[in-house]
Amino acid sequence: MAVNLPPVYEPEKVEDKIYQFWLEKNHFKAPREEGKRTFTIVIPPPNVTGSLHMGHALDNTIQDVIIRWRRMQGYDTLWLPGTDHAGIATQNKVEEHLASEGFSRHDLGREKFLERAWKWKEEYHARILKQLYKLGVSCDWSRERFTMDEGCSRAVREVFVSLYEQGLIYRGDYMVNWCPRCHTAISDIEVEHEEKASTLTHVRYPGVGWDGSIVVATTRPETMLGDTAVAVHPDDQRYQGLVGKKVLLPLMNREIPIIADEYVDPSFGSGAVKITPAHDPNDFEIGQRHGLETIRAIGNRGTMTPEMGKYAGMDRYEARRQILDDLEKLGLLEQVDDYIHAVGHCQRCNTEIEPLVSLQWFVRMKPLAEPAVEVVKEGKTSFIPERFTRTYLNWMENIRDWCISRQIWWGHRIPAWYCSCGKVIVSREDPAVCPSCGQAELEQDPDVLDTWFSSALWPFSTLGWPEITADLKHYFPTSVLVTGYDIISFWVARMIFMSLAFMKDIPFSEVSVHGLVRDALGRKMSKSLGNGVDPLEVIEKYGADTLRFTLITGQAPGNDQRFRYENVEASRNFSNKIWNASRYVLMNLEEFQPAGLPAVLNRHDRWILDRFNQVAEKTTALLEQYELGEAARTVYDFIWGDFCDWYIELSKVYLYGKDEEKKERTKAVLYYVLEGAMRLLHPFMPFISEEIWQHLPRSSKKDALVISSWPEPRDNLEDQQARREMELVMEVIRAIRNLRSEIGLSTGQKSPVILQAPRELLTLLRQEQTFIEKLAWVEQVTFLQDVEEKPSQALTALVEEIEIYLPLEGVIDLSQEITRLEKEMQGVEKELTRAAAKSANKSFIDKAPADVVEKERNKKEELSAKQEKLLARLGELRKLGGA
RNA sequence: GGGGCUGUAGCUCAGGGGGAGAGCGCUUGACUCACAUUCAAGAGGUCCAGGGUUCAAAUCCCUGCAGCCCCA
Repeated sequence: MAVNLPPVYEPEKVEDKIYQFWLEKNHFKAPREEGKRTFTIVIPPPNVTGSLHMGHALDNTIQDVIIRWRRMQGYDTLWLPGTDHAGIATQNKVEEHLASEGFSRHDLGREKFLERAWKWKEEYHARILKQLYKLGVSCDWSRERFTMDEGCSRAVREVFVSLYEQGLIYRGDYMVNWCPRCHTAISDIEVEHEEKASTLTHVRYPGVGWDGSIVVATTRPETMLGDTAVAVHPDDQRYQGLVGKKVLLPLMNREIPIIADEYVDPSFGSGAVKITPAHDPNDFEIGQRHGLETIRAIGNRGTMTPEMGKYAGMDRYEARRQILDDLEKLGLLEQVDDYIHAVGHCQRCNTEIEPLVSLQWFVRMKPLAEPAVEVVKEGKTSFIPERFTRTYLNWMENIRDWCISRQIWWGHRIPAWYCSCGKVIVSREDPAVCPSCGQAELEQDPDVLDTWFSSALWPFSTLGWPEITADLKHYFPTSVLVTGYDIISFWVARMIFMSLAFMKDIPFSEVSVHGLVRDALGRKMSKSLGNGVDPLEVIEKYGADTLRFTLITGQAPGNDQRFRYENVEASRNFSNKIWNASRYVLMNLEEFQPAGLPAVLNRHDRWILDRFNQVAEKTTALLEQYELGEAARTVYDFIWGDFCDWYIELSKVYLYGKDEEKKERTKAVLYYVLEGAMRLLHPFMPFISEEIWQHLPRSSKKDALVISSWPEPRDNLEDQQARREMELVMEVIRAIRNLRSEIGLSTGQKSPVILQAPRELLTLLRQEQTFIEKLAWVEQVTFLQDVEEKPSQALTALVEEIEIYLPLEGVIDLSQEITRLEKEMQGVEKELTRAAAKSANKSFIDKAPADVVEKERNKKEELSAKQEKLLARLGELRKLGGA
């Protein structure tokens, strides 16, 4: 094979080509073979709002690593891709876009607006797909879905109607979180609470028909216009006689009752609170209990309602200022204190949300939540890391009804029709006439469903449900869901209860939870901060493999990570290292035909094969535990540390030598290990590994690495003796290098070395002599038996029972060498003291496991031998006239 | 108010009941025929503090301090 690879890896020349190759060969397509063990992942569908961010890159890389690994392991693997219509988010984007052209959605009308939204969807969907291709994800594109495609929409409709029929969906006037900017209700979890410096305003409400007044405290004085009561605690002595009496609501001059309710905290403020059922969730409940009137002071646009007299039409913040002003003038403003309280903000647009009462659709959660709690408690579905189980249960066990209607246009329209006769029709098919009065003029509910309603069905709607398709039967339940901890309650929880309700089964058996990708300073990446890093930019500059490897190694399960270019460069360097190691192997593999491993192998051959075997085993075990970062590091250490730094260097001795048989042997091992390493690397760095694999001589019938088999540990590769012996040889080499650098010898300056050791070890060292010479840059190796005379003018090092001397007549500074050895001696003595004390401790010997005790004894003996040798050496040097 | 996470080398972070790890940065030397996106050597840490469990704690438990997150 003619090898003409550039010395620097150029991912841009490789990645697109390889991806096209995989697509053309259909390697990502799930085969759906009956009887074969399956492994399924459904993608957390990215929003069609914009482009992918670093969090997507991480989430999809993790999934791809798992999927590629399982595919190689021989599972019937399906990774089902798709996108989410992202109701409010997308609608906002489209509206923004329209605004830039000077339109509002109302100018366009519903139908035209939806056309624009679909166009937007097409555009961004295409962009997202391109980005996913760039990342290298191995999804089965033939099964791609969209939350608003025909099938998913049918599933949504089926679920809505079915839940309605079971009485689990209802419509009612309830307190919702209203976003005055998005102009829609949003669910509780779409509200983000933020602590803000605010004020606590104390207002005096004069009594009616009794002397005196009551002071109430509020953080939102503007809502007082909608007050319909003042509440006190029933046991509060201060207000005993007042309950049942009335006060005059200032500014509105409305008489409102004083009521008693347990909810009131007597120690807060004056112990009396104003009750605004229309604008506070707690007040709403009190209002319900006491049959209070609900008066809306603030309307849907965040302005005061027409009924609010002089304040009508004012913005809520402006009204607040005006009201404070007016109260001041009336002398009813008691005091204003600084106060910090949590203010709800819209997750989508960060506008302060307005709690208000309106007519909405809800899902009754209690009956649905109970089985969803059970399956997790029973471990049928488990979270990794385990601690996220608590997050899930905490939410599920304290669940409130889910507000699912949204006052927007982009989404699944609620399948409810209203007839003028008062009949509400909820139906799987669009009704032609009212079943009650026969009238044909029916009005469909204008609202659409919460985006998460369709996402909740994702694991089964994408597989064909409500039809019982072959895919659904074969691939459901899915194996693992990979997602960030930030959407456990939004999404994971809802998929679980929906799946239990409609599939009578869990949607996935494991949830692998990852953290957020933050910026280099640890801040959340956000548009407003402008600190986001575009994954595509990184891919263009460094390649997808590099980005993937950076994200995977930077990740510990469930923990956040920081995105830093230093780490990107480290990964880039690694891919270059891989490239060059492969270049070296390929350059030496001309006319090589793989024919298995030779029967005769050298010690270092057996060592690297043993290492490879260990690494394959460890990597597999780590992947099984979803420890992807650790797994990637294991492969990294093997390729760079063992294969490149040691084996390749050792291989040069034979490869550049004359012995043809040894040459062939070395080639076979180089090939075996590199090919295997590419397989281990493939899930993490699919492009470079495939590219290299394609250059390698073929030893399997498979035409691509992506579908080749995962390395399984093999007993016949295990070789503990080679492991032990090579480690010793490597220690000796390191020790010699160390001594050489002590006196500033460069690698070009060869030096003689004297090795003294017991006979067996001497034999080992003799066998490895040429390798020691090459790797430690020495030229004359003298072997001495124990008894022979030691060199005087020399540096000394000890590796177990091996004494290493670097003879340097005249060069060596005796007193400096003595100081160095004394320092080493101190370290040895310190360790020895500890080891000796431990070995002598009776309770340690009695209670610690035998192998630990044994290990400790060996350590002690080794150290004490070392101490003896150092002592002897020091004695000699001192006698020679040192200090 | 409830729940959770984090605190390890100058920086970013792995690890985790029995001899402190990586990458980057730093110091020194080398363009050695795969690679200077490299190679070799080195310096650098009461593993936040205190208490408990244990033969043994950086690791498990409790308390505290500091920072962060989620929920109400």
